[in-house]
Amino acid sequence: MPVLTNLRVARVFEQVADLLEARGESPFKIQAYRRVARSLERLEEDIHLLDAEGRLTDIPGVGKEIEKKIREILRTGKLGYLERLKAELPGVLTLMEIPGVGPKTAYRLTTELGIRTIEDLEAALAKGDEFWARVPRFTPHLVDNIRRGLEAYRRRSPRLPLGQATIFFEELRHTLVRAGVSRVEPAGSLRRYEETVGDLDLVVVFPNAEDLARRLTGSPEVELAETAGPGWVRVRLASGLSVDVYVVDEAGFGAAWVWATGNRDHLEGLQARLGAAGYTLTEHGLVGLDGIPLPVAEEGVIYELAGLPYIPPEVRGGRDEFAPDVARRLAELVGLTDIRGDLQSHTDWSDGSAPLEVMVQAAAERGLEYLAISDHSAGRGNARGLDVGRLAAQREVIAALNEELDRRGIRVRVLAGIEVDIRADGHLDLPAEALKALDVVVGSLHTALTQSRDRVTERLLRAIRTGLVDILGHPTARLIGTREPVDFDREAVFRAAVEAGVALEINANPERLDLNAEDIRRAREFGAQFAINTDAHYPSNFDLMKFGVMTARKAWVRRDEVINTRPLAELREWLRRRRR
DNA sequence: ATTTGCCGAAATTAGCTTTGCATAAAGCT
Repeated sequence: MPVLTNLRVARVFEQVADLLEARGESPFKIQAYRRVARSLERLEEDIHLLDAEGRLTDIPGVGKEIEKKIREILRTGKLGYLERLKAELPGVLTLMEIPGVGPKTAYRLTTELGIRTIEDLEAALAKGDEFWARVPRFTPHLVDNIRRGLEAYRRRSPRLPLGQATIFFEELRHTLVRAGVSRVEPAGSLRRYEETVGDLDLVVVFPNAEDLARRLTGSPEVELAETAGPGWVRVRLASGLSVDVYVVDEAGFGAAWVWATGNRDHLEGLQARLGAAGYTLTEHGLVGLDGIPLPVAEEGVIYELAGLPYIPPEVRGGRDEFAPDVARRLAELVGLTDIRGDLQSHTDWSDGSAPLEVMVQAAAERGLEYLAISDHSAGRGNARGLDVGRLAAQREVIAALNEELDRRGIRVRVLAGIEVDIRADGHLDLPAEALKALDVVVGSLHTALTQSRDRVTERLLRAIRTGLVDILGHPTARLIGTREPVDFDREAVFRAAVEAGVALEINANPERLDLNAEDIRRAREFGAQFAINTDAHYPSNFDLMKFGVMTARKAWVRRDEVINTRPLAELREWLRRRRR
C-alpha cells in the first residue's frame, strides 16, 4: 500500500515539474523532479523514517537539493520553491486540472489571455469561435478539445477515486486505533467498492461518541471532529475529506454495519423483506414488531431474518441481489481465491520498478500459479518499451527462469508476454512473428486517445482481427477522475472480441478499473471472456487484484467467464485454441 | 537536478500523433 506522506510529497514535486515545464525550463531538470515523484509514489517505507535515519538520498533520483526540499516539506508542510513558482505562474496549476490541458496550453492561456481560473476560461469559451480565431495557435481543434475537457472537468465530481479513498481509510484506521477504538470497519461506498467515494463511512466499536470526538480532535490530520447525533461522529480531515463514523458496541455491530454500508436502494429492498417478517432496520439498529430493539452483532442475522442469503457488500446495489436465483448466482461469482494467475505485469525492462525475478517472487508469495510478464512495446518510448531484439532476449531470460523454478520445485510459472501498443490506425507496434513467439499478447491503447468514436472503433476492430491479440488491455484507457474513457461502439467491439476469442481485461488498478462494471455487464451480454489483471508495475501492486475482482463481481461475472481462474494447462489450451 | 565518472563536466527517455504547413514543431504518454 502506498504511503500517504510519500504521495503528498510526490504531488509537490509533480507540481514543481509541471510549472517548470510550463515555463520551458530544461527538460532534464523537469525530468529530475518527475523521477523523484515517481520514486516516492512507489516507495513502501514512510519517508519520515528515511529522513530520521538520514537515508533520503538512498531514494532513486534524490540528491542534495531535493533532499533539502523533502526535509522542508516534512518540517513545514510546504515548499517555498513551489510557492514562488505558483506566484510567478498564477493559474497554471488550476487550468491543468482540466483533462487535455497540459503545462504548455495552461501557460499560454494564462500569459496570452490572462485566464487564471476555470471561470475565466468558461467566459472566454463562451465568446465563441470568432474570438478564438483571432488568438494565434488556438486552433478550432485545440479549442474544441479544451471545451470537451472542461465539460469533463465539470462532470467530474469531487469524489475520490477508490484507490485514494482506500489509502485515506488506512491512515484513518490507525488514528482511530490510537484513539482507543477496538474495531474499525469500512462501510458505505468504500466497502461496496464503488469506483469513487464521496464521504468516507465507517463503523467503530467504542463506548461513547462524545468521548471519541474529543479524542480525535487532537490528531494532526483531523481538522474537526464533532458528534452529529447519538452514536455518530462527523470528522473533517485536513485533506478536506469528510468522514462519518458510526459508534456502536459489539452487540449491535451487525445491524449498524448493514445500515452504514447501504446503498440506499439495497436497504429499501432489504427493508421490504424485513418488514414482511415483522422487523424494521433503523439507524439505531434492528427493531422487532413490539418496538423493542434487538441487538444484532453479525450482518448475516439480518439477511437470514429477511429470508435472503448473505449478500456481500459489493453487490448491494438494489437491483440484482433480490432476484429469486441469487443464491445460485452468488455461488458462481468469481472470487479473489479463484484467481490463479495474473496476465499483465511490468518489470524494469520497461517502466516497472522491479527486476523480473523480484516480480515473479512477489507473485509466488501471493500464491499465484502463473504470471505473464507484459512489458511495453517499443512504441512506448518513454517507458523504454521493448523492440524485437530485447523482447527475444527477455523471452530467453524467462525460459531460463522457468527452468530454474522447475529445478527448485517452485510452482509459479512465468509466461512470456507483451503489452503491445495498438497504434492510431489499429496496427500493432511489433511484427507478427515477434508476437507469435510469445505465450500471451495484451494489446492496449496508449496514444491518440481523443480520436473520434468511429476511428477508435475501427482501430480496435482492426487490432482484434489481426488474430495476434489475446487480451484487450484496459479497453477504454480511462483514468478515474483524470482522463475520460475513449469513445467506441461497445457492441461492435465486444462482439468482435467474442468472435475472435479475445478476452477483455478488467484492469484491477483502482485508478483504472477498466472495463468498469457497466461495460462488463454489457460485454457479458455478448458472451465475452475476461482477464482480471493487476497491471503491476512494482511488487506490492499484486495486492490490487481485489479491486478488479470486486468490479467483476459488481457485474455478476462468473468464475468460468474469467480466463485467469483456469489452471495453467487449461489457460495454455485456451491461448492456443484462440490462435488457430 | 542528479548521476556518472572522475574530481569538472558531460549525459540524462524517446517515439507516436496531430496539426499547421508544406517539413517541422508541439503535445502526449
